Amino acid sequence: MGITERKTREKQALRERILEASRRIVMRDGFSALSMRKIADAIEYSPATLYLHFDSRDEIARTLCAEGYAQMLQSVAPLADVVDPGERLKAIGRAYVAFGVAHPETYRLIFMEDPSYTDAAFVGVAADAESGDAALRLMVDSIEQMKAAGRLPASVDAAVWTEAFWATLHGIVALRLTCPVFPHTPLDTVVDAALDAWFGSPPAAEPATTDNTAEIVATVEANPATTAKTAKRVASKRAPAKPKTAPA
Amino acid sequence: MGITERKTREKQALRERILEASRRIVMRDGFSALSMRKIADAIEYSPATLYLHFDSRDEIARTLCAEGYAQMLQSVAPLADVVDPGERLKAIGRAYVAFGVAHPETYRLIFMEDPSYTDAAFVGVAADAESGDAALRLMVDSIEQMKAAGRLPASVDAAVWTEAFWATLHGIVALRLTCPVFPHTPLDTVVDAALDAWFGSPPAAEPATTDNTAEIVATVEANPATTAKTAKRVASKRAPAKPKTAPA
DNA sequence: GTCTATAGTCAGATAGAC
DNA sequence: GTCTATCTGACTATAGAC
Repeated sequence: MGITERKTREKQALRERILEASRRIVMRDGFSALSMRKIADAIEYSPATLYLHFDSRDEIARTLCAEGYAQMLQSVAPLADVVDPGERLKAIGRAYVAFGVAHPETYRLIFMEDPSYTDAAFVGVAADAESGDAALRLMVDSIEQMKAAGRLPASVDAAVWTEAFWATLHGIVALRLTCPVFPHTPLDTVVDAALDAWFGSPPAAEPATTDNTAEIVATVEANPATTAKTAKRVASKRAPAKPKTAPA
Repeated sequence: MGITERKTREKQALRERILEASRRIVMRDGFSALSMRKIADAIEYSPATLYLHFDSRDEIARTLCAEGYAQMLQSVAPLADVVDPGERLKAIGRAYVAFGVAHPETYRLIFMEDPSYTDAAFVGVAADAESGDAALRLMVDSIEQMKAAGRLPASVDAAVWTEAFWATLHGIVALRLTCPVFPHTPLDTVVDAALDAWFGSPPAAEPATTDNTAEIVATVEANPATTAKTAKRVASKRAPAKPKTAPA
């Protein structure tokens, strides 16, 4: 039945055009400006036609959420291949923040608008509630590995740390999107500061491929008062950000 | 002129009733549900009367922002008296989060709705731009003190850390308000995890005051596979951030 | 000062013609 | 399937009577 197939294909195509236009409107004018009328105008159809493809404006929004979240997972999932758990966590954090600022309105829609949209994003990405949390599980596992390697205190609860670390990433994105209080600190600088605070600088961050244990020991010994946790931070070789004047 | 005084007093009283009703509506139904009609209904006046006290709905919102922010500063300011800078930062963090979850809609209005409302909060609290950032300055100074005491690496940029730390607090509050993804981790537990990650555990919680250089060395040697090259290459897959501020 | 009445806009969603 | 036309209801803000 080639005719029905063509029909369904055409129907799918229009559905996609609706979503595409919606994405563009959300990106450009924000979610609150997403109206059925505007979408209809954009695709040059009447508003009534939209209701043949979506039950309501809300369903369109939920679809956008699911798509956006799936896209974010795609940028995070490959980072499971990063060998070092600390670097893996940092890579995830950077990818997460990068996605948020690259797709501000999508991010806002998923995580800052309404809890039901967050649910829609997770549900849309997978039928079972568990697999939607693949990114979470990856973070929990990475933190467990760091604990096992003695790079985090044994008292750390991986699930709790995951939540708190995610909150940090979310906060960085959210502040950028809605609250430009701080003057002009580059985003990467802030992200690096947070990542270092959470997981310390990697020992391997040295350009030298040789063993640099001696240098780390020397650094630690130069600060005998610091505890193990802070000592790891002292080992940071990250170029110190040029001190700026206090925020205005 | 007792008569004019009484008049202005009555005018002030009505103004306060308007704000009070607005606060209640924002708290109960959210900011988007704050309309001139609803406010008028709540105080049993006509909508037109509101315009004798406020130019617009937006001015009411901005006033709420300024009031809310001033209230938050009041709960943070006394913490300047905490002697230990680390404990001071933690106390500020706890107070900040506590305010956010105690006044969710106010918090949302100030920090999560629109940048102009954030500005209104800061401007409303003080005429000059500097003093509105008293809380920020307190945090910057505290971090500087920790650096001076050797409890944070000298490479730390206090302004950057303040921004990143604030982002963490903001993220914790924001996730609680709009994104109940994580099941049932108590708020305090998450906050404590974040505070510990940023500023270390208090001396009481870290019984081992002895030198633990050996442990760190062991950690480094336990991960010989993660050389600089591999770790950095894999980790640098992240997409470049394309910042785009959210439209008003 | 306060009101009624209303202008003017924008929504989401639907009925029924074609 | 798609349209036009319309319903219903929200909103901000104002004009003018009292």
